[in-house]
Amino acid sequence: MGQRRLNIEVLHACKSFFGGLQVISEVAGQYNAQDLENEVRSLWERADSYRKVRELRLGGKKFFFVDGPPYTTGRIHLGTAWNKVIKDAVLRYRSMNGFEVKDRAGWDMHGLPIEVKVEESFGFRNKKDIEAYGVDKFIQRCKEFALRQKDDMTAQFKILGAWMDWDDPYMTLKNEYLEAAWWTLKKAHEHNLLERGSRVVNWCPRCQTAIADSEVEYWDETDYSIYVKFPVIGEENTYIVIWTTTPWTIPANVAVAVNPSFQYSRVRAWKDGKSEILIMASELVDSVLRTGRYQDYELLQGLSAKDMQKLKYEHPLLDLVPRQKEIEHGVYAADFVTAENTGCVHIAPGHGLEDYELGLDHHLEIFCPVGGDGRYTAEAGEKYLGQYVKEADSNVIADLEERDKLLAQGRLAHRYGHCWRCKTPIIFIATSQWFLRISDLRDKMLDEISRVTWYPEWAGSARFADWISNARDWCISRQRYWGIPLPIWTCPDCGHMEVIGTASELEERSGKKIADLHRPDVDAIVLDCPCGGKMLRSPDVFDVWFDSAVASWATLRFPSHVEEFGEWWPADFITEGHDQTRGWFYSQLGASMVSFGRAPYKSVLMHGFTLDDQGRKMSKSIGNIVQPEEVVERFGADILRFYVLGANAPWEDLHFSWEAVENTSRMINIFWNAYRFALPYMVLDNFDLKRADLTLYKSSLRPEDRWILSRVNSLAEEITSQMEGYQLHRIVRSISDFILEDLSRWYIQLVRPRTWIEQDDPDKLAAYATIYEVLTKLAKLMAPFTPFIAESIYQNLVRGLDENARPSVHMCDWPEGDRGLIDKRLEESMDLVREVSMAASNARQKGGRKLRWPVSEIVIAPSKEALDLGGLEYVLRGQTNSKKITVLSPGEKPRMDLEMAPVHKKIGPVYKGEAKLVVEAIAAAEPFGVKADLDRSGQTTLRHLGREFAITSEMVQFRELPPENLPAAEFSRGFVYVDITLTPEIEAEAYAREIIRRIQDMRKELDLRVEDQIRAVVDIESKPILDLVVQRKGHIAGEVRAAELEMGLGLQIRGSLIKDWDVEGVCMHIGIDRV
RNA sequence: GGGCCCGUAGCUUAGCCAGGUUGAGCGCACGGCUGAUAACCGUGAGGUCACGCGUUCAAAUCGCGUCGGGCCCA
Repeated sequence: MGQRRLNIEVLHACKSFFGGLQVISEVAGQYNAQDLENEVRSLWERADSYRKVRELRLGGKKFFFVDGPPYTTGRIHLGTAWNKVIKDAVLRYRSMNGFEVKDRAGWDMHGLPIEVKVEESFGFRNKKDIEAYGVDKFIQRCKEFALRQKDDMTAQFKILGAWMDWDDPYMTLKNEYLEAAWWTLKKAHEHNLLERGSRVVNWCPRCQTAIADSEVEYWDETDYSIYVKFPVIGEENTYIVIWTTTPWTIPANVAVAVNPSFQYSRVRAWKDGKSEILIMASELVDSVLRTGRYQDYELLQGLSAKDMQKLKYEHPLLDLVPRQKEIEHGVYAADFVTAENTGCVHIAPGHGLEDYELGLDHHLEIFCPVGGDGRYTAEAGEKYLGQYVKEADSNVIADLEERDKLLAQGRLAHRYGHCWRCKTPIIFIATSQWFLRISDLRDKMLDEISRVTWYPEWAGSARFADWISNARDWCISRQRYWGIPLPIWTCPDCGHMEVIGTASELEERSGKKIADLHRPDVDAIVLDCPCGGKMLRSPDVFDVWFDSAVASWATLRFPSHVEEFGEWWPADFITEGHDQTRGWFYSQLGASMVSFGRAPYKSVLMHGFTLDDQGRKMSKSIGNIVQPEEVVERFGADILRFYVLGANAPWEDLHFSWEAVENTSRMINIFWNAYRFALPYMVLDNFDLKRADLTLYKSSLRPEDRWILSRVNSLAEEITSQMEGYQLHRIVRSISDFILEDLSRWYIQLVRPRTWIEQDDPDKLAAYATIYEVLTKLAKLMAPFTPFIAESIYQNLVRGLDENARPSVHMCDWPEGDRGLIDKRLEESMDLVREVSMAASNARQKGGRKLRWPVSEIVIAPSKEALDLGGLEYVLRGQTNSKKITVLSPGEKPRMDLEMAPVHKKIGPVYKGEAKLVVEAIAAAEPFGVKADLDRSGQTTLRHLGREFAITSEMVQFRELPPENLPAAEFSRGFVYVDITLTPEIEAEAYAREIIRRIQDMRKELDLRVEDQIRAVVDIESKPILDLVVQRKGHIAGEVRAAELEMGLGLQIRGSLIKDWDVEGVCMHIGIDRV
């Protein structure tokens, strides 16, 4: 215990050495996050704290949290770190509030990203390579890859102190999880929401699969922009003009769309002496002809949209695409046609969403001469067969030009979609896919989300509602390998279809048992069809978004465990970033509506993105990525947590700033210093459990003790109510303010002298007990947010004294604010005292009197309301280092200096030649006396050089001035004046303090312990100062713990440390020695 | 083009839902403190609260519009 600087590890060892005696320990001088967090982590591991905390709350009210599963990329980033920190803070808080929390961590492990990674590792370029390698082996690689990544990421999350069930997470690749998806699809089928449909989908020609809208990434790309002439049948030299940016879709053109409300024109246009007749929207004629470099034109006829619809035209590449000869090409009305380009829209139902829908409406041929590899099929004709569509653009253009069907061509930058994974430009092609008919459920979904509590409110009512209003059917099939196989079996003979809901059902139905439900084993299973034929599995896998969509029941092991589902579902709380509006918030809702007809969550906190300090996305190409572990290494997990929680409101984007992290670190360091401040004294005084009992000191508590107790309980109330609305940033702010303002800058300053009292004074013990109570309560309040430092403090203060206390701070009950200890009036009074104190130090600065020098009086002059310091006057006296506090009545001012000036204009006429003397007399007179006389009788008599002069009120004018020795400063309720007049006593005290301060500094330099005694010699090179200070020799000796103290003039200085000091211009030589 | 969010000091931001003198931290300058001390405190300079119009006795805050940024969609 004698060691002053001990690291925590040693301290824990010390405790057992003391046997039954329970003591608290001093702690390391500097806050060292690395050591502290490592120590706490190993404590948690040794004691299996996480399990114990969860066990403690078994049987409590249930809190069902569902972890939005991060994709197993292998590395967490700042955003995922923030996400888990929010989750952890909420879970710890709920647990402390007595809830039994469900907290299975989750992992999203299927899908293209991993397939692509594995493909890359083998140098595969397409699906053929995978098939050649063997689907079973490929799946195995994907699985291993995902599991390895999961383990890496688990370790990274643990570093952050995120407490979830990491030992038993839900994994989308587990059979039990696959079953949850199967079961859900079966439900969809039962509810008639599953359908096989030919539809135009986003297609990645490299991955050769459909991809969801949410998997399409848009950015600007330069494409062709062409105007094409479609020859009108039965009219010589007449063309409908269309425009497109995808020339490769022209071979698939089957129609033209026009807007039913537009006017169209037939014009004769001239170029280079030749003319032709063109048809387009009237208001666009000028711009189209300009683009086509026509020299002149003549309007022949106006056409209504109705007229337009009577036109038939011939495909411009009729000779190249044989199928086109069989297709009739007409004009149709469509609202989506805008007044841009030509007002006539090229329709290829096989290559566009709107085109497709228009095609369905009018029973047009869904012509799609492009295969899954993005190359033209034989249907496109011999010339195009095998060409990759994006590369075919220029060929199509050349062919059009050759046939004189090209009106103009150019280039255009526009947003184009790309595969989110491999960045290949997507194409639209018509394929046969499986769909969930989500669009049927739109209204019900809107209804459901209005019942969900959203943080912030607009995340649901505005953002999510908007997304749902545009909900389209969900294409759930993918033509890939690493995913949940669709449990759909169909009979190629009769078309009979069955959806299998569980593994056992499949076993029953097929008589075969398979260990792993993934491809390719499941592909081999063939079912008997009632028609006598054989049913085959639809070879697709699920869209990976469907995996996580079923998380809320899969995490409860439903459908294999029905009971748990009944007890827990739906989720009480989920939280994810705002990108999940179209992602997990949505996919979960969709799947849940299909299965259960209701939302799978009761409340949702939508959080922001992590951007760099300029508000830009973190990306490899900009090089602005910040790794969470880098922050942890430099500052610690608690600092990272506190920073991300407090940087801004959770639902706003976080602009990461190292500087702000450093600030957070500084704040926590101050907290650490505040925590360790009293420990050495408490240790010296054998502070123990008995003495920690605050109720023993009721009568000894000072007002400032009651104040800080009130404050910490108010803080508890604040945090509790802020937590209700997940105002995490405000919680961090409240805690920081308490630590900095109330605890460090104020209470500890006030309490400091009491810790120096040597004997067992109740005043000191009350201070200890107060500090103890505040720190232990604060540790609990901070536990959800900074779990490591909270645990460390709890272990030392609480467990250090009482081995029967709960083993971890995280097992403690959440401290509600104790109303009985909250005294708002006292808090207000203290606010006032602090304000006055600050104003006083401001005034001191103006008057050039530093705090170490006492002042005789502080005068508070309130401007309006009377001030009541509420018994805290002595606090103010102490903090302002003043002898006396005077509070004036409202409006009253302290006695001002009075400046009296002669009014020459009035004196001259009366005294003529003697006026000069009168002016001198006035200058010499005492203004207060003169003013008193004049106020009383309107006149007075001044004596000067033996003469007497009668003075009237009008001969002088007065001006009030603040006296030089009374500098003032303003505060919210008036002015504060500080009387800095020096007296011998004040000077004596001031110099004594100067000397004490120097000797303390030297003690520090010698690294003496608090209780060490010294021998000191002080030589003062000024007799008057020496005389002043000598009277206070005993006081000085006591303050610096000097067994011997010599003070004098011309003394010989000795000691192990000797220093010369300049104290306010006086030279002092001081030597000290340890006794 | 549409939906949602954001724009406050050089930087990071609080305040906005519930209208009533814009508050902090960093940085800068000056001063102070000193057994929490490789810390800490005070003072000062620094704001058209993006811009415009409106509602109101009163707008950073509410409404409409414009500009800029983010997310999502078309």
